[in-house]
Amino acid sequence: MDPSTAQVRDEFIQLWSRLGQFWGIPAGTSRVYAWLLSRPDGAGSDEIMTGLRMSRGAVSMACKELRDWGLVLTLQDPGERRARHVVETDLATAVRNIVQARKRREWDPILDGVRDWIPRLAGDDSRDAAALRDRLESIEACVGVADGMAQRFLAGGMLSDLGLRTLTAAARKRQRRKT
Amino acid sequence: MDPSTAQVRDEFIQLWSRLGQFWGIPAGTSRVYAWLLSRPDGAGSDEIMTGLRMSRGAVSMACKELRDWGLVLTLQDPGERRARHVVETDLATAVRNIVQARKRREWDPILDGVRDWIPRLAGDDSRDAAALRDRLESIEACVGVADGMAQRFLAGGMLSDLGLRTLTAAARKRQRRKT
DNA sequence: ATTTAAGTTCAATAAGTATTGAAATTAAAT
DNA sequence: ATTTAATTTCAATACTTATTGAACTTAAAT
Repeated sequence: MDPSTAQVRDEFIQLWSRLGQFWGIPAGTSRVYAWLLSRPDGAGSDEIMTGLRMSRGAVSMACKELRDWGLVLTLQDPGERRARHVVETDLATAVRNIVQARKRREWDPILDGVRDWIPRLAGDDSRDAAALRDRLESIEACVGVADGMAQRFLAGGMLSDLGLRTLTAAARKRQRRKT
Repeated sequence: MDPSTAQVRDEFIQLWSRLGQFWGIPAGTSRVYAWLLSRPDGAGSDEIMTGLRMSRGAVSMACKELRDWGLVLTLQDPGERRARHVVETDLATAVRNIVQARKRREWDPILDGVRDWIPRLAGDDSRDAAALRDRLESIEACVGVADGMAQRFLAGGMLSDLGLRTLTAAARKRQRRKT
């Protein structure tokens, strides 16, 4: 590989894993993802191991995590022993997967909790209870709006809604170039 | 405090700190934030210490972090020795602060990186370089759209744009009740 | 000016996570 | 059926990150 390309790839991997930590993503997982993004046709576990100098187990774990997020597909080519890990290249799908996973893990428990708690505060007319109730109501409203947006998005119509035409246009351009 | 209210508060604090971890927020910081949300007029450091059984240092750190996010204000009442930590109750402001902080920490470095890297790949016409370039371009488009949305939001007009009328209506309702 | 009551910082330590490496599992090839 | 190659799992370990507690700083009260 052209050394300057390799340099770009390395910087990209490093930034990507640093930013991943803000989202609670383990460094190794982000590194595998960034490294796979730099490969045209995905890679087998061994290549990832040597490419990133990680143990077999760590690679296996990272790929499992990425599969859970819907960002990587692990394909078994027929008549082929080793699996190929490839990134989900359709960006709209990748974003949808992330939104869906985060919604399930993060917002749904809040909404469930808040809707359970607010009625339980009804009997208490102290200032403390009133403050807590008010703020739980704010959270419910806020998360409820986010949830509605997420659901509309997941239902499929939102890319264009939000001016993501730019994005889909770029994807089409890329597609044309490929053919 | 009504024991059932205290129970709700404790469950809330626990869930909030668990979810905060998904966002890379230290458990102690989330706990302090949730606890402050349950207080009508904020609290001094000592109250937080005893309320959450944390050390003075940990409370100081957590409050500093929350200040950095713009979620808590630490007020010095005149002629008063101890500071009062109060939550930013205007939800629109709180959300704006979070968006702004995350944009600065997370998206801006990506955009900077990508815009630096893509030209540096121009000289290399290998398949690998092409794959990396394509995917960096996708990321640029995607983050660029998000960035545009964030900037519009920060400029102030977006609450209504996105159907957050629900939210602002709830805030107004709360405001009326208070007066 | 001194004392006292807070708040902040930071080195040491505790707690929590990720990574390793080896054992167990799965499945293709002979 | 046995061997071989690859993957997954998991207990032990390494590493990272948060918390503590004591020293330091700041500022109000006497």
